[in-house]
Amino acid sequence: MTTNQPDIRQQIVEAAEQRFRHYGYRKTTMAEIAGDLGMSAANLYRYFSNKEDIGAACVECCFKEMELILREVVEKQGLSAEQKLRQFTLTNLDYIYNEAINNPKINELNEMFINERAELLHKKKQVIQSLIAEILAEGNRTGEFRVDDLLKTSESIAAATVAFRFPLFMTLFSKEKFEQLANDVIGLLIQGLARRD
Amino acid sequence: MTTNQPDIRQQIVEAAEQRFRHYGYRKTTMAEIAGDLGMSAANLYRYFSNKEDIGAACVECCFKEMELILREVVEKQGLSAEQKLRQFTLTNLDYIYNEAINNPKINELNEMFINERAELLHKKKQVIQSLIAEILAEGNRTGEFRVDDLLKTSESIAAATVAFRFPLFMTLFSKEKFEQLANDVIGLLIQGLARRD
DNA sequence: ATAATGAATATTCAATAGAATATTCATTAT
DNA sequence: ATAATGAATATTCTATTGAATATTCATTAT
Repeated sequence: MTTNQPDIRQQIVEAAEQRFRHYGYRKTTMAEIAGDLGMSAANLYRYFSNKEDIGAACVECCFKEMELILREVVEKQGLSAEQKLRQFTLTNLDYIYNEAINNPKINELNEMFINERAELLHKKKQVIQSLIAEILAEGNRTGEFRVDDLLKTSESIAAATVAFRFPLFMTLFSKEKFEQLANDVIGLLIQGLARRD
Repeated sequence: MTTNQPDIRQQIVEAAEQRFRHYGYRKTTMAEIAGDLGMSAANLYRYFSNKEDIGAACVECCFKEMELILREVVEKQGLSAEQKLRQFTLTNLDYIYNEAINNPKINELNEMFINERAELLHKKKQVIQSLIAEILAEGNRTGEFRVDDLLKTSESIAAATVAFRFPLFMTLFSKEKFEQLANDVIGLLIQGLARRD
């Protein structure tokens, strides 16, 4: 890996993703990925230092797609901060749920790399957290919320909603039940338990 | 498996747990478990229908131990409901964290069976939830909380604190950081985000 | 120079066979 | 009867080895 042409790197990731989606990570060979792009397997090593790194790049790429969709929610006009927080969580849940069903191979790839590479889990967490922070900041601006420590609070919300972002828990309930639960958790985070008089 | 002498069943589970703790589930043989109790391997099948069921019984047994410790917190005198909710979550986190470090083999056993047997995950969830419900009910009695739907709310709190009960996430932070985070999440659940005037 | 390759080497995968272990069962002991 | 066993059978691990694949590198192309 001596070069850095982002264009070719991106092409490689896309070709690999297609293969991974259909046949899975293990059943896909470097030769196949290279073949799809009309190059030799050896040449892939000019752009990635090994197959694992291509896998990890795919995982990041998949996550970026989800990030785009979530960002749309954050930037949507005409929603209150509370509505955004709800929709953010539900959109996230929906995406994970559908991905797990429609793209099991990609889902497996994701789980594989997230269990190995802590930095991926961390990066994901950071992005989610900063999107939540944006929603909170807006809530503060509109007077809906009164959050003093944005960073701390967004981290807490990210932690409290982690169940809705992890396939592992998806087996516990139906999607509808899960959506209900997500809604309830958001409600609690917004209103709290404490008595108000 | 034709008999039901709980005494011998319990002895088997305990002998198995010792073996599993030292050598792991796979490296432990039925003959060894039986040998430790001075019986033949064949005789184990009078009490359990197979090795997996012994493993599952161990997992349940481990969980019951944790349940006892958590129940102590719930029943402790002189703590407010809020304090109990905090201590409950922190005790839980602590227990999982230490278990993961001090008994990796048992931890592995737990993860193994929880990924396979949904009913174990479900049972665990139920117990946690009902303990939380007890805390909430007390909060209602003392006027600290005003929770109308105990079941729904305890389910929400269980979901919101799941990160502090799963070894997977333990890699993300140090124990101290995690405790801080747990504290913050509980704070949010109690106070909520919404502006109060 | 950078980009790419084919051939050489290192590593991983898959099939197999033999050993170890789980499970069953006919029989014995209490 | 229930409890337990040893021996028989079924299943699951564990090496092993050849094949497939990943990775390196010396060389060629641009």
